[in-house]
This record gives sequence, structure tokens and C-alpha cells, in this order.
Amino acid sequence: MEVYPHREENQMARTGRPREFDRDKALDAAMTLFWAQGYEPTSLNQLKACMGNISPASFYAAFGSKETLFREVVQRYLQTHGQVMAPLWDETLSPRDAIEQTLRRSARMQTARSHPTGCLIVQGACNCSPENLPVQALLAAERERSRDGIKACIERAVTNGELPASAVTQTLPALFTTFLHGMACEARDGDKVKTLDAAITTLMQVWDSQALQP
Amino acid sequence: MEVYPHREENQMARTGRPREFDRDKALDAAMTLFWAQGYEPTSLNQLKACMGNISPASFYAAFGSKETLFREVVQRYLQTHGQVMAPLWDETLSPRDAIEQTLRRSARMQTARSHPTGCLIVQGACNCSPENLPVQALLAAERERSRDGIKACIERAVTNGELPASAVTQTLPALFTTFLHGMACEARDGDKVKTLDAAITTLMQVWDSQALQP
DNA sequence: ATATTTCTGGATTGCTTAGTATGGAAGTCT
DNA sequence: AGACTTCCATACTAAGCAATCCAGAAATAT
Repeated sequence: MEVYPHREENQMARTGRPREFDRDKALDAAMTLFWAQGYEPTSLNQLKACMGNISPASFYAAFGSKETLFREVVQRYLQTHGQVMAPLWDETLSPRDAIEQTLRRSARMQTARSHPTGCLIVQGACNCSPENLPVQALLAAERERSRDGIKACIERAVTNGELPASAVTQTLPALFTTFLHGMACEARDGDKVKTLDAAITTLMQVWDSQALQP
Repeated sequence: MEVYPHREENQMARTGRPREFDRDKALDAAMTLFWAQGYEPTSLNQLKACMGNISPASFYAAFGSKETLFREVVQRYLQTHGQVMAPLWDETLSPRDAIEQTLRRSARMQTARSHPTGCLIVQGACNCSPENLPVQALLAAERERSRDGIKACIERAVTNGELPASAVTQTLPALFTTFLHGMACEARDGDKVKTLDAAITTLMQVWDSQALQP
């Protein structure tokens, strides 16, 4: 009687025949493929091939299903590459620095050559048939978290007296979020870090033009 | 001996049995479906159903294939909803007005309730398996056109003496383009016109802060 | 009226999809 | 040594995919 349909790494020193492939490496390979192609067009055949020519039985035993694999991939992404967003929730940073760092680190990460360009959260499940709406919703919820993080930074800046509680200030969350999410498209289309970084510098002027004196 | 594999509307008063469905309405229905779901996850069964329960034979006779239908849908999109970008190439407008109008009209169009939210060009072929890369490239080329249009506006402003030929000015194309493409994501995630419109107002301050006096 | 052209409905093609069943291999535990 | 557990290779299922074939229906042209 096993509660879980597939074996995750939730135990040590297991009995029975050991797995012949590296689960972590397989997960990374799957992440790269999902990142480049998105959820739906990525087939199990492609996945099994890039994960080390593992068999269907091995795949399902280790990861459960394509969807549960994707969910695990998303968690891994958030804990690694997605950490470029961490400044948003780092209250030791000033709100302005938090947003600027998030933008700059996102730009660098999304344009790096060591992995697919763009953002898994923004582009990973953009095209979905009705049966995969839950997957789309998973990423949408994550984007909403970013939105909330940016909004919280602005609100903190108002509370701190760094920004006025003006009508313009209220427009900043949408402004920064739209730009942040737009970078995924630009990165995938081949924009370079330098280009995006320079645009970020100019965008931050909007903040500075609204900032109150200390 | 027919050069074309399928019949388009390139003739009048044809012989033979007339088509029983409205080709234009079918094309619009296909556009809505592609817009909402994207190219790859949209199946022929869904297409045939939404196009008026037409038969496979009718579909292929009228549209050739799924890919040629999509290409035709993209052309139709560009000639209708995509016209929100037209100000970019309208030299009777000042460069600043061209960009502002493009942004505002895009925001309104992409959030309208009369059709799917977001942008077919940005999101229509975001997730593609290798065999459909040509479709992805088609939309990428169209986005490049937008990029070029925005860049041309900035250059025109410099030529006109509305903007200085400064380092900041050089960052404006990427800034506006990233924001423009980011709106597709925000619109699909449920942002309202008002929110985006307010962000656009603030973004245009960047232009004004750089503008030279006349 | 008849020939010709074109469209339609339905069955069908070959291929790919996600996922499963089974039998045996390769370990650990006692 | 032998019981037990887990994994793996292979064959397989059922459904969906884009696309095609064919026979008949419905129009025009002569």
C-alpha cells in the first residue's frame, strides 16, 4: 500500500534495485526542454530521450506523469533561475533596489546562453488546449505572485516615504510588471543583455522622477 | 492541372457546386480559436467544429492545410485588429503621438471583451515543437517589424529635433518595445485597459523628460 | 438534356500521443 | 541462501492527430 503513485526522493537507503539514471540530471534536462518548447508541444518521447533514453516504465515510476513532471520542473525553476526575483521579497533592500535588481537579474538570466532564452513562467504554457488549462493556471498564479511582489515594493516605498502616495505612484506596479514580463518576449527574440539593461536604466528614471527627497 | 492546392477567393462566378459555408466567417472563427489557444494546441477537429461543422474535405479544399490557414489568419489579423500598430508608420503623426497611440490602441484592443485577450502575434505560436518552427518564425518576423517601426519613430524624432541623439534616446526603442510586448501577457492575465492606460501615461513621461524644447 | 466542375459527408489512412502491463533483472534485508 | 523490493526493456493499448480518398450531390456551361 503506497500512497504515492511514483517514487520521489523522499527517503534514503532504499531497498530494491537502484535507479540507473540520475533523477536530478533528468529533471534538469526536462526543464531545459520544457523551457525551450513549452509544456504541450513537448512529447514524452522527446522527454525520455533527453532524460537519458529512459524507458516509459522508468519515467512513470520516477515522475508520475507529464503534468506532475512539469510541476516539479516549475518548482525547480523557481528555486534556481527564478531566484532572480528574490530581491522583491528581500526587505533588507530598499524598494527601489529590489525592483531594479529584479529587472537586471531577470534580463541577465533570460538572455544567458547556458540555457534557453526567455522565461519558463511567462512562456512555458502560453499555448494550451482546454485539457491543459490547469497547467496554464499554475504559471498564471506564479506571475500573479510577481505582480504582488512588485506592488508590495511600491507600497513599501510609499510607507517608507520614498515615494508619494500619488496617482502616478499607483501606475508603477503595472508599468514595472509589464516591462518585466515583456523582457521574456524580447529575450527570446534575441535581444542582448546590454540592450535590456540600458532600457532598465532609463525605466528607473521614472522612479527617480517621482522619488521624494530623504 | 491546377496550380493551387486549394481554392481561395481569387475568382468570381465559378462553375461547379457552390460552397455551403461562409469562408470569411469560417476564417474569423479560426482566428478566434487560434488567438485563444495558439497554433499548435488547436486541432483540426476544433477548427472544423468552430468553422461551422465543415467536413475535412471542405476544410482542405478551402484552406489547404492547418498551416496555410494559420498564415491566412495572421494576415487577416494584421489587416484588422493589428491595425492598432498603424500609427507607427503614419508619418503625418509626430513620432511621440505615433508611439503613444500605438500603445494605447494596443492596450484597448488586447483587453477588449469582443475577442480573446492578448496578442496573436506575441502569443500565437509561443510553444512550438521543432516541426512548427516556420510558424514561430512567421510571428517573430512580424514582431521584428514592430520593433523596427518603433525604432524608426525614435530616429525620426531625433531627425526632427524632438529628441536629442543621446545615449538615453538610444535605449528608448527597447524600452517601448518591451513594454508593448509585455502588455500581451498582462492583458491575458486579466489586466484592465484603465490599468495599462495609466501605465502608458507614466511611461510617456520618459519621452517628455528627454524631449528638446521646440 | 448532358457534360463538366466543384463541393460535401463519411470512412479511412498512417502516425503520434500519453500511459500501461508483464516478465525478468538487480539490488537489499534477514 | 532465499525472500523481498524496486527498477527496467519490451510490447502494447486506446485515443487523437493531420491529412486523404471516394462516391454522390449540386451547381454551371453547352
